[in-house]
Amino acid sequence: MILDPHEPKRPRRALYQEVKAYVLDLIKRQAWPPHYRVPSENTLVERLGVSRMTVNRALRELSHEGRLYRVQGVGTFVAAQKPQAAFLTVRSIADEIKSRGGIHSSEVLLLQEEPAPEEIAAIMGLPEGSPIFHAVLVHRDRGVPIQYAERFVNPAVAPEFLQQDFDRITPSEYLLKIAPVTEAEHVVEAMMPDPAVRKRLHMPAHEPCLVLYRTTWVGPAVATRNRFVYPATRFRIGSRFRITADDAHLII
Amino acid sequence: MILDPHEPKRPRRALYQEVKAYVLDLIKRQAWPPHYRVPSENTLVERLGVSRMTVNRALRELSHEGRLYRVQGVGTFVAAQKPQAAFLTVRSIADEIKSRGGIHSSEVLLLQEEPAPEEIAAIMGLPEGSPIFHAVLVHRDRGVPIQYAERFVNPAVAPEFLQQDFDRITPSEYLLKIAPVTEAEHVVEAMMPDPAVRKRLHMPAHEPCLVLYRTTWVGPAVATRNRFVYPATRFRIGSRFRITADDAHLII
DNA sequence: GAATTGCAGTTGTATATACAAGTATATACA
DNA sequence: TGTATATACTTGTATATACAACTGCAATTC
Repeated sequence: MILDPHEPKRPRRALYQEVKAYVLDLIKRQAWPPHYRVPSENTLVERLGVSRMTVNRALRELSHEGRLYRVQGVGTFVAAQKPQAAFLTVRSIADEIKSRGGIHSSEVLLLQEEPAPEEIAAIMGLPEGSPIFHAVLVHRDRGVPIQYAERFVNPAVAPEFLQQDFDRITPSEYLLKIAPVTEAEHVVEAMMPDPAVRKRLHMPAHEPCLVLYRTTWVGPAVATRNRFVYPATRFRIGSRFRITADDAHLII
Repeated sequence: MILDPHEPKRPRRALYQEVKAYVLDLIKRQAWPPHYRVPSENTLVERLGVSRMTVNRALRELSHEGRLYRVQGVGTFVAAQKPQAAFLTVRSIADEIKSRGGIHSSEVLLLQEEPAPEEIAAIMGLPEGSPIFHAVLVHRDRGVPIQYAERFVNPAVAPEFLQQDFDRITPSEYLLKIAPVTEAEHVVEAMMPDPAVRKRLHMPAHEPCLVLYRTTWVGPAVATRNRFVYPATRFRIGSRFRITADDAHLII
């Protein structure tokens, strides 16, 4: 049979998964475009050498997942392209700057392992003073400072954090890539910056800044605790998202 | 068998659907609380008089739907109550204040129909000067001003807006109730308040405030354009939400 | 006491078989 | 021509059977 006959008795991937992958691959490669009529279950049985129930399960699940639609008595068809990301989109500051037509650069002001300060340890549920990664960066657009980012990272989640080259990839981008964040909390406030930050952001006196606190979770564990400071006159924090019937929504 | 033996050959509801309903009912009635160990497939086979594959399909689908979780070799369990709204939750400022233990009151500073200012008309896609509802309120917690809210409402979406009693229900709550918002955009910035707002919010000089702009859509039409001003030292804007595999997410 | 093994019970997957039910087309018939 | 019927093919569901894989615990062994 086509789906590799020499697998162990319980294949690493179940047969119905193989069938799903087979179908998804053809969809992705556009060999089967939207509304294309997928071969019937019996055809796939012959072609792939598995039983009809296995094909049925694969197609049924793909139908539940919105990749196919099925009409009893007629056939199975490739579903139209599903809307891209349903809700908000993660954008790194670098992407954001680029999309606004800017030129992004960043400077690493600090990158080290250190004992967790009391507040951070409490948030992360770690013993006070246990090692934690601490990074501070300034992001610029054409050399003009746009964001001051201070970040504490739980080493359990990103053990190789310190070895990264943050001139090539921002910490946000790296963490997004390696850690499947499952939850996030944001708090925004306005304040007058402390002198150190004010200097880094090249801000005049008496001008307010925006502070965005972000905590992320990977499963039950707190992965990062961040503090982003923006000069108010140069940057706004925006988001736009769709609202569906089931999922309620938004902010204050 | 328990699931009604006298059905026609192809029951209106498939047998596996009946099994799903049977399980869901017990979960809903709390007879099977969260983490309760559901009877094994074989037990349900005896109890319900259907084949194991049918029970298996029912439990498998419920597991996909997040109502159960299954551990191979161990058993099937009732999933913990799923967090209420999957993403952000709409909270009116009133609810927010109450949930923080405060006492909410509000004062209507302005409530009238007026010609749309140029900026608002452009945003809403209306001719300049066409009639629009304009409301300004101050929300207080124990008499202390917390939010200054200025709101423009598209009359096509909420024609009876002016007739509402905004001492009983806030404009946000009213609009949430009558208009099925499908999309929302938020922009946050920090700024020094203008004198009129500063006075209303009882803010000292040289203290920054948070400004949240919110635009909502009902289908293709812009429903409202709002500007909320918060005294920075008294209020933070927060949100927390979950992130799933398919749906990408969030903010900057 | 510690480590290993075996076993019972559970879920996970795969197959063959059967029939029900929906749809489209061809055919027969008036 | 128009209508009814047959039919072939499709998906949908249900069952019995079999074995794989995982877990927890008891029994055994060292």
